[in-house]
Amino acid sequence: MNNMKDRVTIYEVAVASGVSLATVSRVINNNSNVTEKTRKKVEETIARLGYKPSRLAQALATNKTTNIGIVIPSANYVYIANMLNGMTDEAKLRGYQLTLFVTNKSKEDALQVVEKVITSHVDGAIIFDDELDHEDINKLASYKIPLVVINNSVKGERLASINFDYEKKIKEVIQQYFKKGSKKMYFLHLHHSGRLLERIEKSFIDAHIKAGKNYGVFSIEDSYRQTYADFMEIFKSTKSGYFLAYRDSLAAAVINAAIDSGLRVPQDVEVLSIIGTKYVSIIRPQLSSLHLDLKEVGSKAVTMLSGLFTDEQKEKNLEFESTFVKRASTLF
Amino acid sequence: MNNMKDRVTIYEVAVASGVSLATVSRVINNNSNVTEKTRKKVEETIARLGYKPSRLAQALATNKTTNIGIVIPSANYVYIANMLNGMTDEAKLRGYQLTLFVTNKSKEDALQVVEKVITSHVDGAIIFDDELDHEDINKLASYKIPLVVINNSVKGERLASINFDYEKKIKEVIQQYFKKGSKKMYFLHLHHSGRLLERIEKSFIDAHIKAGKNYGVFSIEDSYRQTYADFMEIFKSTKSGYFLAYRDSLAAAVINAAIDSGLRVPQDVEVLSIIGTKYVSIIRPQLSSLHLDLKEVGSKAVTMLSGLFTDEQKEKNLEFESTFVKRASTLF
DNA sequence: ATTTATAATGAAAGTGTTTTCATTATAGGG
DNA sequence: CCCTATAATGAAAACACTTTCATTATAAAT
Repeated sequence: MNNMKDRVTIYEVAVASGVSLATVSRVINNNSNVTEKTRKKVEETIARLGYKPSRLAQALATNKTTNIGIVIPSANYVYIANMLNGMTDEAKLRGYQLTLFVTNKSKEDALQVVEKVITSHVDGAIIFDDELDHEDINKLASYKIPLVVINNSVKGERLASINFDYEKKIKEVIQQYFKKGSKKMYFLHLHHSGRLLERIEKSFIDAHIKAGKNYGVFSIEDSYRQTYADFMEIFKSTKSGYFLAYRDSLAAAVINAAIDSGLRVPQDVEVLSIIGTKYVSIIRPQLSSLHLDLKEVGSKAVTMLSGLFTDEQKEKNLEFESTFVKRASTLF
Repeated sequence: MNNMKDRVTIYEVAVASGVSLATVSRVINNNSNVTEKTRKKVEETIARLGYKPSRLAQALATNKTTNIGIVIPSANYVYIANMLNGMTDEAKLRGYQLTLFVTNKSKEDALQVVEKVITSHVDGAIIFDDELDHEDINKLASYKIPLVVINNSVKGERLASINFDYEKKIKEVIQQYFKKGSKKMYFLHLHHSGRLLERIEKSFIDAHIKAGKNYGVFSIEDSYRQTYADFMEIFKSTKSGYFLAYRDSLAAAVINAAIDSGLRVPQDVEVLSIIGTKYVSIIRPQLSSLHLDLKEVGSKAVTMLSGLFTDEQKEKNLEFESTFVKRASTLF
């Protein structure tokens, strides 16, 4: 490899085309105050030298990095991957780079992440992580970092929020079920549960209390394998029920355990997956779920953040509506 | 919100603690050439003022960003999410940030991505994307960007590679099958297929030719829904076969279509998923697959890249061995 | 106490841009 | 053809750090 290029700087371009740094900078940034003739000349030498402006230096000079931070618990959840997908698309469209900050569901890591987001000079951040509480978010906000916060009711300057209507929708689903169904409902509480799940659980319990109905809660681990094992036990005694699971994989664990225990789905055991991903229709019987277009959420989050940059953001708060999709894992 | 902080700079810290910029810089960077007394003093005012060094300015001055670029076709594939997971963990351990570059399986986007990686001043990049060809990778390399390239045989300075042994393993699986099984084998070729898949396909065909066996190839779209629909058609005439699918979701489409067509899995239809993710055991019957620890791949990729930074990288090339895991979707 | 070696500090240049402001060139109007 | 308004250009400061090199302070050795 002998064609190793040392990064060519704006200075070299200026010299090579016999103009000043300022002029080169102007043509890079499409500033109109430059003659067509010199523009051509400069552009030609830019092409010839293979000059590419350093985004680092630009960022330092303009205080804009075109980087946005994405704070998530992990890249490994399918529903988060869906969101990321929407984000990367929209970000590409708008010329932003995405840099990832994962908290690993640990409060300690979350604090580190807050520091890193601050020192990273991102232009803004999207936060979809229950590990960050109001204090953390306010800290970020106090550094004037525009924020889009998902499923966490924080308010403030240059801070937009997106919320899912799962709580409301779960209540509706339950109330509908009370009219037609008769099984006892169980909520699958995660050991390491987040605010959203807790709010959904509260909603679940409220609906039951209000209707004077009996309900159950199982506290499980966020793992298919463990949940499957747990339910193989549970189904030795419990022979029917309507189970609300947070994720596809957990719902699938219940379904598979039920079937492997000789129970019928949905006749004996009904299962609802709250956050449905594409696996709802791959798993058999197909999973009834609350459908929400996560990709759209991701893309919308980037759009809103972009709006915060320019202050042209009108809707500071967006609620995404989920729809109940009945498939084969529930009767109604 | 009245506690809006304007970013405090190293200069203010210097003035406030009565020392020079250089000294403050030294304490930030744990340079030993500073008295315990002044260090304490400076650290105290850093804490008091809430000073955080600007990574941007540091990057410009040191020519190190602590950012590494991740080039992938999309964040939305489960196996890529798995890898990302390993990368984020290892990156956090080593103090790197990950910035995402997605090509969306488009050559045009891939060219853009190459430009962006160059101008982004990442310290290095990990490339797991068939859209980038040798030329693209050499271009990146020519800008002296250390690279870890996954499943793409490129060689060069500061360029390490990771390869999966799928080709070899598929050949073995097929040869084993010839000994015991009797079904005709079909390869599921993706319309928009990448180099890795093509190499696997070649391996599949070679094994058949060598053994003088008959085989089939179906060209499908990379979509569960479409593949399911296609196979509902196919199974009207084809009543048995051994199908090799690239992903879980595609394999599941074949299985579900087979079952919905009244065929038995694995008695009539056998299915092997090449890139197995956690869904192999959720789908029923459970999918036989080639298992590879993608998370480990991700973490190893970061480790190797980090090694390239310091030249202490010995193994420039790493082959990951997959293991055939027989589950319920195949007979052997 | 004096010299010498060494450790701690500071001044200033360097990193690659943008941007303001002053200056020079150009075009239009008389 | 000259004057003026405006457009094009350049010089230099700013962005927030690191790092080299020179200088000063400190400790060890005599």
